[in-house]
Amino acid sequence: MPEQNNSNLHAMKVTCSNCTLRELCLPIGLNREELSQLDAVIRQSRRFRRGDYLFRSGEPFKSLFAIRTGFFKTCMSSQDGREQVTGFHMSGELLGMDGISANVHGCDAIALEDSEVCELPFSRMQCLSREIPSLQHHFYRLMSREIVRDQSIMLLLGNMKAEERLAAFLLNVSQRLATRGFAANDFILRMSREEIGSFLGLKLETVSRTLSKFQQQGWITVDHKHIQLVQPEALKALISGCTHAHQHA
Amino acid sequence: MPEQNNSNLHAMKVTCSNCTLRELCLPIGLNREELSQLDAVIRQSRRFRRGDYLFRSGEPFKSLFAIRTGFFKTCMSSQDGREQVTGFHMSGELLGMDGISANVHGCDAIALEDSEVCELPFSRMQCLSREIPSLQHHFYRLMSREIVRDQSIMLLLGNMKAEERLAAFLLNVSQRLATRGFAANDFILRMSREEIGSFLGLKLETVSRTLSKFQQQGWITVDHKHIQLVQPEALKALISGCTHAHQHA
DNA sequence: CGTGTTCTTGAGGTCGTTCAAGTTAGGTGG
DNA sequence: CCACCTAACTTGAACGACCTCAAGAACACG
Repeated sequence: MPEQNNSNLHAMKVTCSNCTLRELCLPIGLNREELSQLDAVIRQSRRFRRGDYLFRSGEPFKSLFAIRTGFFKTCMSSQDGREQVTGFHMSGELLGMDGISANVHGCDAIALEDSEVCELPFSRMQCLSREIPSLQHHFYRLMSREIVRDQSIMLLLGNMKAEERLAAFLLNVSQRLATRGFAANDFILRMSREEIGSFLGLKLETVSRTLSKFQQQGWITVDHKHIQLVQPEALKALISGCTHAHQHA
Repeated sequence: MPEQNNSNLHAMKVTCSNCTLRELCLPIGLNREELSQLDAVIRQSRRFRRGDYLFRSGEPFKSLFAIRTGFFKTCMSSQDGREQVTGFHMSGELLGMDGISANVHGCDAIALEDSEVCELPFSRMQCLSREIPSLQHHFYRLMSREIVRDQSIMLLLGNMKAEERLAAFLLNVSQRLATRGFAANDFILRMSREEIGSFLGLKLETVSRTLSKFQQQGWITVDHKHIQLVQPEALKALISGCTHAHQHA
């Protein structure tokens, strides 16, 4: 089994200035000069295979990572060893922001499919963001967005029932895929039932049962990891109109 | 009922340079010059009575707020109106960071006791942080810390049982009070059972029952809002040694 | 001293978990 | 190609943790 040498792939010229994810990942309105400054700081994309660690909890924090292509999960584990998936991450998203506070990564980031990632050395980005105000603001916004995201997950974990959690999850995936130009109502889940459960604070059996229930209702079709949203409105109603659903169920 | 005019209090000169919370709230190692720049930007402290809103979800975001004295809760509500307490906040902590992403406050912040707050106009802080690198880094660190905090709450909500949640909560409060020079094992809770429950994803009855259980075990004493941690180690064991506790319970 | 709010405690019900068995998909080697 | 194997998933049944509903107690406030 010879080791593959994809030197032609690694030589591929990847820069921010020609990156298709610019709108997702960078502030709008950077000029040529500023873009080339960025290109100088950002390390060309690295490839990861399914199962590879992008970083591990406890490793020294040096860089943020922007996902160019692929799919990641982040996991935290508590003192006593219990693990929890804290997020699923798609192209254009930034990983590692939790490492800034203690200069140590606070979670594991693991590729759920073959992926490509740009490395943003944090201290150099910090310097650059002093020169480019819109970049500084963009970073604050990204971190703030992460806070908002985490808090809405807290709301989900604290208040919602299993069906509502799953509905919210499916709609969230759907919406993020749509943002990236993929089909909103027909997609392949990249993660296992167990990982979904861990993320949603449920057991894998409950995830499975609930997906089956949705299918029986005719709201979705489930074929292993292939999901189709047949009646996304029904899922939305589950979340926003819980009081209703609760009454007549 | 005449309106009190505490002009002497309001006239009190409150500046970062003479603030006792400097270590909690500001980066270390600022020089005189930099401190006076800060003082120029930060609005003198404002007072809030128990129940007052510091800001409301949906209001335009303009400033971050640093708690000088007092105690706040932050609440989010979902589309359908369900509320959840997303955090309790003590002196030296910064509120409003979730508003940066969308320029709109994403939660309510409500005083749980009479409090005093400094206002940090965000855009001016942004400018200042460009001139003072350690300030910029400090803000990144604070936001990162908030992300870490939120994720550990996600872990709590996703994985832990009622007893473990409550134990973690009590130890967290205790530790933060200790940081501020208060007694770690003898304190008054500022929030109701319902608010604790909302924060921990439990009903108020469960909070009450679990506190009683802890008291029966001799781990704590509960007298309404007055809590004493008699055996904090027992609570710690509950969290870190759950596998153990689980086996012999 | 009465009123309303917060808290405690009990009893019964529900949702999600646990445990267990069975199914399917994908990979490996004969 | 098929038999085999493992991992991931599905489904059922019983249990348990937490919730719901309800009543009573303790306290705060006027």
